[in-house]
Amino acid sequence: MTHPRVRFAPSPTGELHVGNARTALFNWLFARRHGGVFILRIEDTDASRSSTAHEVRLMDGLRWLGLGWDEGVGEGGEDGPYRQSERLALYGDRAEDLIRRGLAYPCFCSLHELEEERAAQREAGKASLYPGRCRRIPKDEAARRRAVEPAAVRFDVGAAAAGDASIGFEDLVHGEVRFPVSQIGDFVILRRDGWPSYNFAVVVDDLQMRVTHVIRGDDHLSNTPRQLLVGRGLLATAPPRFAHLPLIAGPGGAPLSKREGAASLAWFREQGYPPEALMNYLALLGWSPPGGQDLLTGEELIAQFGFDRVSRAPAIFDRPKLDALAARHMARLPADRLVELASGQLRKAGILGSDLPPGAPEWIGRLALLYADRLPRMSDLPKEAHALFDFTPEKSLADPEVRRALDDSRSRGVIEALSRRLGREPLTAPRFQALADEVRRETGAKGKDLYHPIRIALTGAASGPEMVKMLPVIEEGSRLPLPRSIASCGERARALLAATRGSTA
RNA sequence: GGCGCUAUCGUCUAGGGGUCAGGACGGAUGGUUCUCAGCCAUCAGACCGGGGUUCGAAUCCCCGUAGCGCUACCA
Repeated sequence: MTHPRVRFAPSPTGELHVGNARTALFNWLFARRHGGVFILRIEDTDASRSSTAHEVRLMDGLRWLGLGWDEGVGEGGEDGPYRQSERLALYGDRAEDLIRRGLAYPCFCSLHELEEERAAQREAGKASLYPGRCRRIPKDEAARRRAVEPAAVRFDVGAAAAGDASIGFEDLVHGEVRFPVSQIGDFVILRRDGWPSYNFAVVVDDLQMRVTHVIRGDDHLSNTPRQLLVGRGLLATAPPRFAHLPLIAGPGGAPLSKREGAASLAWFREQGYPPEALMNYLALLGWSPPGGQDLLTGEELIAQFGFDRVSRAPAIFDRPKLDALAARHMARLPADRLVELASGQLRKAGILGSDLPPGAPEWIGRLALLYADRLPRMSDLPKEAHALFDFTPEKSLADPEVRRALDDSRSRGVIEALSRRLGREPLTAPRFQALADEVRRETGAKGKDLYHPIRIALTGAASGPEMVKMLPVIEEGSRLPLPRSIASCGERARALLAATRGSTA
């Protein structure tokens, strides 16, 4: 394949949806795989629903996912402008060409009239198609009327089909697909207000931008014959190849609703998911790698991507699977990325302020690393690491397991022995191991009997990361000037013992 | 209504005339580390229904059913 040109062409009418993101991803993968060009075009011909705010968010979302584009809005390129609202003159010119060549005609029918006809046809059990009334108006009369009457422009499907009974094409995913021409009515290419309709603008643009492969959702499969016909009318020498991707559905197979917050990419970003995890998971929705492994980096996806392994059946977006993948990505993230993700979420949780004290980034990195392998998203960090941030004797004592440990004389002995040894000196990993060893010799407790009381006393929880890793992080944190200070291990043990003194045997 | 696309474990999927129908997530069980997680091992779990073609169909064809899409002067 020599330098394919592909495009992602969203409408800026809402957040970047996971379905659209997946379409963008497949375009990007294909372009990168084959050394091609990835174009971003904005289809804002529905002026009432489009907004530049959405456009900006769309582009942010793509960049966050790691999908950079080579040409298009924000990047420029020789085939621009890349916003359809800035290309109106081009569509107008092309439409006039078609009228001149007898492949399109002005239509004066009222919307009301059309509506009624559609209803009647449907009632009669027929396909609802434009009956072609205005097609029969003589050209000169049509031109006269057009000067004084508002008119849309319709495409003359029959003229473009030139006798063909059906339009077929070889889809890269579906194989041969064929539609009867009789099912396609003359559709509007230029609306009354002069703006182009989707099925027209797409073809004009893809042609002018020299797009070689149209990669989009299955919802456009039925539009393809219309666009192929327009392409013929526009005298395109070779139509692009098409690849229609299976749609992404929500739970139960229903369309992924925009109302579900999780349907927008922005939500995953806010939740602190690593973008590489989203990219990985999205790629697996409708495609499978030849090797069968599912944890893949962007580079690996690029190297392995191809339409031969794209499925035709719709895929259901499954959060648990994404989360499993995300946790594995999280565990492999370089330290600086971990710090970046974690800082944002800790700030949101009020644990960090807007500027970090010296040494904090390193500390956050070590903290995040404690939990990275179990977290699909960093927004879970404050909750997961509550042992660090939320320690009070009262809270610990509210846990029956903590109570039990303190009521048990052996466990209490362990905690007291440790407490006596916890002084000013920073508790590093080797020092903790040495102390644990001393406590073991003094109390005779070992293994679970030794570590469990310590864990419970110092973290207030029955489970968590390995203590030899976690306790030094607690200690370091206790010396950092944070908005909510963290109690040191010594303070923890002493406070807990003090709170229960006298109440236990 | 018309036209089109699709149909393998709960989910993502591999396979595509003869396979013990494979893997991953999730579930269950056991092992391991102070705990959880993780890791390792084991187990349960699927070819939408009906016809046809064939020695043989999950695989090819037809019909049905279901889901989804298009059928807009939305994209």
